[in-house]
Amino acid sequence: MEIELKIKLNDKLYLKDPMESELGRLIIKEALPLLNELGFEDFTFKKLAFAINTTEASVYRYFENKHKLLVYYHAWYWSLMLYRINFSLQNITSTELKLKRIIKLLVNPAHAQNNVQLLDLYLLSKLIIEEGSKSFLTKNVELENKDKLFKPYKDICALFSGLIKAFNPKYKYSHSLATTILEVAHSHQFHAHYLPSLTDIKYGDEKKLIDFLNHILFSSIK
Amino acid sequence: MEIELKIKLNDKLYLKDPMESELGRLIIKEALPLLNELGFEDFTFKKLAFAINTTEASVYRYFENKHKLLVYYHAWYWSLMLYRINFSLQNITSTELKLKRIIKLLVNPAHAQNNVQLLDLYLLSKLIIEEGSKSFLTKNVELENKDKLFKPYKDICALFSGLIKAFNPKYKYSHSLATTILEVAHSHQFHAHYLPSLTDIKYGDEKKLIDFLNHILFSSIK
DNA sequence: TTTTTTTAATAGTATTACTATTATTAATAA
DNA sequence: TTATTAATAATAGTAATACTATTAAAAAAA
Repeated sequence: MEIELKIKLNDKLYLKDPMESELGRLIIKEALPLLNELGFEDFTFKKLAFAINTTEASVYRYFENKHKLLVYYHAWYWSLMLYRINFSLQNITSTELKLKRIIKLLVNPAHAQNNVQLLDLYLLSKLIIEEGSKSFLTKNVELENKDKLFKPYKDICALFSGLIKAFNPKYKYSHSLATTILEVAHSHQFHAHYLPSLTDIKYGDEKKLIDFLNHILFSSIK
Repeated sequence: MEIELKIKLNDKLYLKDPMESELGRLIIKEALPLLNELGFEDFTFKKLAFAINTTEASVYRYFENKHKLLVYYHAWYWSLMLYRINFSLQNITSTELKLKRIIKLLVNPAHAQNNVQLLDLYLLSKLIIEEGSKSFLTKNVELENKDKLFKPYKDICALFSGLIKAFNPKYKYSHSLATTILEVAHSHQFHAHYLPSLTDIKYGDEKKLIDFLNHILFSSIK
């Protein structure tokens, strides 16, 4: 017997659920490396269609536009992260240890189980690090937020924030600090790679980034 | 006698210096409210040209594309910020006070002197908060970084980092922490406005944001 | 087997992101 | 002052992008 992890995503992310058809799954599978290769700006549905031997119009039947496709990956990534966080927190009682575990997962999501379902987790995490914030940095934030498209990300923030509160009930900035940790975990991987003078962390030095995140977190709440 | 503050920007930001002609200055002046109104994605040179009664091709004589125009504003913003930081730090000897002053300026750049030159500082700061990170979140980061297009931002990071080192010479993460403060100063204004559940700071509550930034900074380095 | 429904391809359009060329204006030299 | 040259901007395009309406084919249901 095989157990398959299936993530159910908000149906406002797509026009037609890509998980429910062969072509849909092919789109999800092949758009990821193409997005990584070309970057969000140069990526088009036409190029994707060519890569998977279908037509542009067929891709448009699944996703309203490429922005929605990015938000889809964003939701997927953070949903998976939440699942893995919950998994990794099983049977741990120490709040401090829980917080540390989450930080480790945030920095190194591809560790342990490598490929989940049809997606390469390394590519997914790379995409979210490099393009993820474009999911909400648009004039549609408010509308898309109302449609709960960012719920997975916000759920993780809420979980983290709750643990901070549990660690130090008097702490005033639990949500802000949680978001800060989430953001910095990604932005400093980007900086380390492309704008190294902005950080002390060397590209690929996950240990040091984890140390830095633990340090700003626990300096603040202890 | 009047003293005019003129910021000299890296000439790789443009094809033809917009400050050197009437049309160029008009482009810089009117693109700012239009970018804010439409957002970066929906903004086009054609719409801008229409707004200032010229042609698309004329705009293209000044800027290679709209991305370079955004990077131009980015460089302008951080150059101006650096100037104002240096100004505001005059005659202050306490490193702690210096750091606090910078944080105040980062959160509230439009305070005190309102309109600088032909640009509305409120709109400029809003643009950089909402679209600024798109300046470097592209496949061209490395090339544009080589051309020193992000130098003003990196200079501020270096200045801040130096003050952290002065405050606590043993501190290992001065660059990372400096960048973190810079990023959070902006991102949490965005969150407060559009994704309020991600932060404890209410939109417009600059005092609280300043307090949070001071708190994570000094908890870490004290 | 026929009908209905689902799915995908064809063939478009309006807009975007540019560029080559021409016209106009301004500056300089004869 | 006029002619020449240089700087600047407008005209008129093109290729690519971001879609959509319609038709065709395949699958499912009656």
